[in-house]
This record gives sequence, structure tokens and C-alpha cells, in this order.
Amino acid sequence: MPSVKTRAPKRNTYRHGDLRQALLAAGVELARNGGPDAVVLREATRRAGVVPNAAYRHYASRDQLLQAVRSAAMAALAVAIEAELAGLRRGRKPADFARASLRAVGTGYLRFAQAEPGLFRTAFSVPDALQGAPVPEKSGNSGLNPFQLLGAALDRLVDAGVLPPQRRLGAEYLAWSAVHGFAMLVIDGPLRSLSPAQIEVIGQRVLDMVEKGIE
Amino acid sequence: MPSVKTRAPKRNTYRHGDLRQALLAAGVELARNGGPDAVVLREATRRAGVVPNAAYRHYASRDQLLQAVRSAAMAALAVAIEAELAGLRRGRKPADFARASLRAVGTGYLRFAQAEPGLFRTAFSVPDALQGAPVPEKSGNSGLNPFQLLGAALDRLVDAGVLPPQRRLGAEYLAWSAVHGFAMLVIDGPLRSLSPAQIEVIGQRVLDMVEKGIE
DNA sequence: TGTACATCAGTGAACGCGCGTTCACTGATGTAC
DNA sequence: TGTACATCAGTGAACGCGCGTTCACTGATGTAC
Repeated sequence: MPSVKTRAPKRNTYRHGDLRQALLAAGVELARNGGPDAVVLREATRRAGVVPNAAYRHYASRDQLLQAVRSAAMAALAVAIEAELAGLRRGRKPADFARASLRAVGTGYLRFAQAEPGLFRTAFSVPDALQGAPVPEKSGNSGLNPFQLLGAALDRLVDAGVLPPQRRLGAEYLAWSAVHGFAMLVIDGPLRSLSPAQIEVIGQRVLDMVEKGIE
Repeated sequence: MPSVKTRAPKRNTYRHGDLRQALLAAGVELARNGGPDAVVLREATRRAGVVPNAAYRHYASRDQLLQAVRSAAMAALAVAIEAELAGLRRGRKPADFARASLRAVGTGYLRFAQAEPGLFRTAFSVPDALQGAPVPEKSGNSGLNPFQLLGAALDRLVDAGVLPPQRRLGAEYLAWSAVHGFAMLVIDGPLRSLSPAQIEVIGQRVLDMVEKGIE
């Protein structure tokens, strides 16, 4: 692998070259192609044009760097979902808009998983054992994480009278499971040999199932 | 880690001690706690009471051993699903029985994922890049793999008149996605802090969603 | 405005580790005569 | 029934590799006087 020449050192300022940021960027790049295991501290320093132990000025361990990469990946997912939501046209009936919102969340999720499988897998990789803070990760433009974006879409369905309030509680888990499972099977599992067209069609059917199944 | 003493050498016969099987068993044990990355060739040989390179008489590489472990894990999942199916009481209306069959497949899947998360993750880990043979893995007692067991349950729903035939095609993907996603979120993802009781309840709601959503 | 000094980001060298894999070997077993 | 021999599963030793992490250091920068 041509890891040595991939990134020109740059580093025009000697001190205060933002090494922390450079290591994070390198880590994200590694995660992008290769997933969480590919986030190797020494390789990140190599790409930043710096000696390996220099990383320890900014991250206490390789795992801390990975954590930062994970947060960045989760934020990127949130941004992808927000982009899908932003593309919705307004000005139709609230019920339709609410339904479209939920679909947009799911579509953004699936699109991101396919476009950035390495980051997707990294975002959902678990440190070693269980850890604190199950949900509140870094966020995108809206300040909401993917889970919260999904929740907001479901709230909209309730407000529009589409989803009965008594079915709202825990509905995130249902929708999330279906979409997440499809994403995992497609990018990393037995469905990885499906064609993009098939993935698109079945992905939409998964969303159909969610829409019909949670009400 | 007390890896040295975990398994008595046994190996009463010198030649023809079934090292291949012993390595596979050790590999499965490693995968059980630790997932696919824990399937380390040297550790497997250690547990089999044999020198590291002895493994190469039976597996061409560490990856070949991992493949075998993967197949075994998939077969174990099939067995778990079959056990759930075998527990169904017969002698009720075909429609009810068919619905119960689909539920049993899902329940077995989720139970296995929780009881053996390491094996579950191993079963669905992908070698390196894409590979052939997306579905046909080793099977359990019935000779069917998990995917085929799911398909059979769906066929039963069609036969019983519950699921319209035109909705049958590709329905595996929908049900599978929902259940698989929930399993992944619970064992390895943001839902891992849920209590067993919550997991049980939400798991059943996921199955409710599938049942309602695929028809 | 000029000098002395403390700070601390990045250096250089080294560590121990466990991994997968290779090579030439040995010696118990099964088989042929 | 007994002996010679081929087989080949497991041995012993070694390899190169890249990893995370440690230690004592250095020298450009910002600050105080």
C-alpha cells in the first residue's frame, strides 16, 4: 500500500500545526476504507507527517483516537440524513410530509451506509465491552444525532395524526432495527452481492414495511 | 489471560488425533467469546496442544480456519432456529401456525444472537472483500440454513392464505433486515445497554412490525 | 526594544509483544513383500 | 509372521512484520521583565 506518499506532510507551521485535527482526519480516512480496525495510530501519524509517539500529545491512546473517529463518523451519518430531509418539498398535507420525513431519514441512513460503508461500520463499532453514553454522539448541522432525527420524524407522524400516540413509545427501535439490519446485510453480510438496483428497490420495501408495521 | 491451561491436550492418539476437528472446536470457542478477530491461529493450536505450524496440515491459512468457524457458527444459528420451531405446538389453524412459525424463526434468531453474540457476529462477518456463495452455508439438523428456514416459514404463510403470493417475493429480506438489525443494535450497538426484559419486549414488537408490515 | 527564560509540541530511539507463515526435520504408523 | 519401506502428521527453530507505548530529549515559540 502506498501509505507513505498518500499525504504530503504540509505542516508549514512547526508548532501549532493542528496535529490533533490532522490525526483525526487521517483516522477518518483510514476508517473510510477499512472500518474501525483500520484506524491504526502509527499509520495516522505517518499520514500526518509526524513521528508515532507525537500522537500522545493529543490522544491518550489509540482507543481515544478511535473514539474521536467514531464520533466523526456518527456526525457524518447525521449530516447525510439531514441532507435527505432538506431535500423534501414542503407545502403538502402534514400527514404526507410526516411520512416523507420518516422515509427521508431511512433513505439517508441507507444511502450513507452504501456510500461510506467503512465509516458506517465504524460509527456502530463498540469500543471493547459496554461503555457509557449509548446514544448522545456528536451531531451534524441540526445538532441532532441520527437517533434523534429519527425520533423527530416519528413525532411529526404523531402530530400529523398518522401514528397513534400510544404507538410512539419505542417506535424508534422498530424503524431503526429494520433499516439498520438491511444496511448491515447489504454492506457487510450475505446481501452484499445484490445489485445497486436491487438494493434500491428492497430498501424502499423495507421502508414500506416500517411505515405499515409501526402504525 | 489463562489461555495456556484452558484446554488439556488430550491427544491420546499421536497420529490421527483429529487435529482438524480440535482446531475447529478451539476456533469456535475463540469466536464464542471475542468474535471473528479472536480466531487466532496460534491460540487455536495452543488449545489443541500442538505446535503452531501443525495447523497448516489441515488449513491452508488462518483465513481458511476462520471460514470453517464461520460455517459452524451459521450452523449453530440454524440449530437454534430449528429448536424454536420444534417447540411449536401443532394442531391449530394453519394461519395461526404459519404466523407462529415466522415468529419462531425470528425469536430463535434473536435468542441466539443474545446467547452467543460472538458466534453471531462471526457468522455474519465477511472475509475481506466480497466473496462467492452469499447464502448457502452449512446447515443444522433440517439441512436448511437460517435463510432457508425463514423462507420456509414465509411459504407457510402463503399456503395458509395469510400472505398474498405477490408479496412473497423478497419478503425474506424484509423480515431478515428487521430482526438482524435489532440483534446487531442490541449485541454490538447503541442498544446494548437495554435490560433483558426490554430486549424481550422490543424484540417481540419488532416481530409484530414484520408480521404487520410484510402483508 | 531587547534579553532571559519557561513551556510543551514534536523527536529519536527503543521495548516487548504476538502474530502468520516458512523451512528442514523426525518418528510413529500402515502397507508391501 | 516378520522385515523394509514409504507416508505424512506433527516438531523445532526461526523469519519479518507492524503494532502500541515508554523514555529522555530538543528546540521553536510566547511571555515577563
